[in-house]
Amino acid sequence: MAPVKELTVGQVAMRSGVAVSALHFYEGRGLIRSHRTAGNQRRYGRDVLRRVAIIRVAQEVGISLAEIAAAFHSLPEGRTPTREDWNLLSTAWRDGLDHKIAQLKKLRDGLTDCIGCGCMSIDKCPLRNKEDRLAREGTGARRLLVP
Amino acid sequence: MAPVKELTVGQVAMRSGVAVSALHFYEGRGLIRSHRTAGNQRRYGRDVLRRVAIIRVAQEVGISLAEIAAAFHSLPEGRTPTREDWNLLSTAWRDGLDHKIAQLKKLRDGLTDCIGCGCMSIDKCPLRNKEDRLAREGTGARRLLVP
DNA sequence: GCTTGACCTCAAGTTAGGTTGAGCTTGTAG
DNA sequence: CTACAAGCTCAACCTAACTTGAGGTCAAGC
Repeated sequence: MAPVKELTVGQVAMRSGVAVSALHFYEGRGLIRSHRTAGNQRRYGRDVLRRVAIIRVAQEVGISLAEIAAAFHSLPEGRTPTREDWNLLSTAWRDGLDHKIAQLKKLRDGLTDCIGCGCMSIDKCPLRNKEDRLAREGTGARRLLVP
Repeated sequence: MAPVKELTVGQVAMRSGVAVSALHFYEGRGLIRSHRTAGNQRRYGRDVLRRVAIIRVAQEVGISLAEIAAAFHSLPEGRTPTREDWNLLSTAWRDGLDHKIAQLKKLRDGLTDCIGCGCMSIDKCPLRNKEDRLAREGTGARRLLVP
């Protein structure tokens, strides 16, 4: 196989839609990796595009960089991730993602359901009850996904 | 009907599971409202519990306080929201929520799909392609929901 | 060989979303 | 009536996630 052409930071920025400074930042946080040319410039493998795409989509739905980094740690250090590698990450996230989806549906449908209770009978509201139950359990703020 | 009993800030904090300081903060941002007793203490109507519940669930899926506040602005100022009021908010959010759900599913299923491409044929990856298309359009960061 | 645009590092600034603490007031229970 | 938990305000601080700017290097075209 011909060696896959490497990308400069500017090319990655353009293709991924994130700023160069953000790519530097992600690298500092261990989310992406690069090696350097003789002249100390970053060069990226193609898999960085997938990583950045995942970072952006994940962030959009409220997953923190720390959580993304933790998930990415299941990926191999030295080589390009294989299907098994991504599969591991996928299953690691599956539950958390399903939970988020459920939350969104609850929000969407909860609002709809609230039309039925009209806030006159708030004790029946599924949203409120969920939170109130948490309160009774003495639970504070909660994070989704991996603890 | 008997007048619904009002809640102190501490009671709202306990029942909703958010800190008193956060409630003050939300009030400063116009997300919730209170009136004051003769002694300058906050008193909340019952609908504040629903608002806080919505705030928390919405935040968990990556919706900013500004966006929540914007949505809440469709709610009436002076009176307890009716079913029509919440309905308006619901329909205002519906598209954004559906989009978020789609994003999450794409992330979840995209990762699964990536098992098929194994990052060897990254040009076929639905995640990467989506971002790359954005890049070609010269698009920068994007926010969901109302602009 | 020099100019120009893309890179580099590192420090400081920014916005969101709160928390913490000081100093003072309220209200309820003994 | 007095103790003391709960409230109040306001300013300062905090983390996450970046951006901006200063000051200097690299490399491709003319």
